[in-house]
Amino acid sequence: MTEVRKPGFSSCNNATLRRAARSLGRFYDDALAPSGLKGTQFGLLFQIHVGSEPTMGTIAEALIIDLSALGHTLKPLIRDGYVETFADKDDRRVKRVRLTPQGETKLDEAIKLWSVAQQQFEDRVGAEQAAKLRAALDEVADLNLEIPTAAPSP
Amino acid sequence: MTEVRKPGFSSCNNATLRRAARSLGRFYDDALAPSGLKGTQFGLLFQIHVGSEPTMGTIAEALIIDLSALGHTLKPLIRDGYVETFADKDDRRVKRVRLTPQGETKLDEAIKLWSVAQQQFEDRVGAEQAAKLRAALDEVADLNLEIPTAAPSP
DNA sequence: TTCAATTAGTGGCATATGCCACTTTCGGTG
DNA sequence: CACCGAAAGTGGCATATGCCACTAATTGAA
Repeated sequence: MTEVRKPGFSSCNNATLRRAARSLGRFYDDALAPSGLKGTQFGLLFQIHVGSEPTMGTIAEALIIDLSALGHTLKPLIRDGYVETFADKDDRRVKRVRLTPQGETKLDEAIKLWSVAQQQFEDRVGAEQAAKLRAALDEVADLNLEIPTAAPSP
Repeated sequence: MTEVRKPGFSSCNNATLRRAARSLGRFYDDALAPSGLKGTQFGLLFQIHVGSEPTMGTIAEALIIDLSALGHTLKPLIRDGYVETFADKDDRRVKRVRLTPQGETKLDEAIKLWSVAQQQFEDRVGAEQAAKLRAALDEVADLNLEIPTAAPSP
């Protein structure tokens, strides 16, 4: 049979996901542009905002982002005065994070801009559909997939 | 009801998408690690492979990636000898891309690794479900959303 | 043919993410 | 209490992406 040998690139779940992320990312970034924040920064500020002075580790786990990557991403936000960190009272290894007053203000400003993009997206795909997509994505994100280690009998 | 009130950060389509992308990205990256390629590079090599000596612009459009970003991403692949570029015969502004023999070899090697991850993913979520998710993501990616320009009546 | 407008890429700069090696703290043990 | 191994971050290095300004090559008038 003259079957297609190459497994259609578009069949790669990872590539498809990244492609969509780039596309949607630019849309949200454009919407947030007036605030000077990127979509990622907005999401991070929000996460910090809803948390109770969360620790780096807590945030990293919630967003499924590498701890060191979180540290890097946090830097510009600290530099711009939106976020501040402080050592945990009981465990000095732990660093807690919180928004500064300016951070809260900036977040409020950004939420207004975000809403426009969010609304427009939902208008296009339907709130119902959007919710389903998010649920599916959360499910994927929480699959906790792992490549079987080649190492067998130690 | 003591329901969680948070306007759920998780309601942000963009944040949810990125989170899933980070999660799945690491999985595929781990699978491809033995080849020395990242998921993104694999996808790019594949895209070049299936194209007919595509131009930078063509690839960028297909993957919905910024043209300059594509150029940056291509550099390590060129440096490592997997990809080469050459000027188009009819339009010297256009640069075409193709895999080198080593590139083809590396791609074949990577496809084997990729298959393991891909298969495992589909086993977990179901091939049917995975296909639906990809379709939904492609739909989102191709929405061509735009933030209404503030500029009104010129 | 000559020149303005358009098209395709490049290079610089900045953020986004990851992995790895290393440092500082803790917690548990002998 | 001294010591070892785990836990939480940090810094360095590399790739992933974007935007903007700028260059080179084309195209479409005038």
